[in-house]
Amino acid sequence: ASGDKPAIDPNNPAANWLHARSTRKKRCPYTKHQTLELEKEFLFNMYLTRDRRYEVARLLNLTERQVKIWFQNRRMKMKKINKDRPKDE
Amino acid sequence: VMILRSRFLDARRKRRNFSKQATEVLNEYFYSHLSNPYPSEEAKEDLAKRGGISVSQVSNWFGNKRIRYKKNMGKFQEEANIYAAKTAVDATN
DNA sequence: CTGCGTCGTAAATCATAGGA
DNA sequence: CTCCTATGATTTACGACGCA
Repeated sequence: ASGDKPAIDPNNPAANWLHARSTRKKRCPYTKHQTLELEKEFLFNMYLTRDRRYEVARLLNLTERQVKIWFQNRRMKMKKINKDRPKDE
Repeated sequence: VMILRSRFLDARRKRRNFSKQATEVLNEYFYSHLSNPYPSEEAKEDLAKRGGISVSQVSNWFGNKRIRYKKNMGKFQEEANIYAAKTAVDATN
């Protein structure tokens, strides 16, 4: 019975862990200028309209997808900060 | 004010290494769940409490541990054996 | 079905702690 | 003190899933 379990390879327990697909774009740190402008835009509004996303992407030489994801990550960062430091001020 | 705040947040990078107790608790979980080292939110809260650190720190630790272990399993072999022996003893008791 | 939202994560990188 | 590596935290980029 029970040949149903995956039978973890003891030499490679990490084989079944989550892993990024090989097609994923390598992380590319943004320049200070890009980050500063993105932060300014975030200060203006935490959610992008389609037009603003296009504008920001064009000005910073990023793709609209990168800008969209940057805002998603930035919102998660803000949430984390508020969670770790509920009372600040 | 915003500048002061951002400087304060950057200060989070002036961290302390975790206590022996915290490291012990985290490694115990990691090596006893090697086939799936992804603690649930509840498990993270328990580990955080027992290690005297935050849930975010537990998440950071597992993220770093999984990648670094996978990247160089040989380097962690000795550590793995130590904790495997520990949990074996615990199971006996 | 599209498309953007959150959540949890991989992987790379940053910045400092700590030891030889 | 000066390297150098270990370690905790942060930054990009997605996959999975939710909602309208």
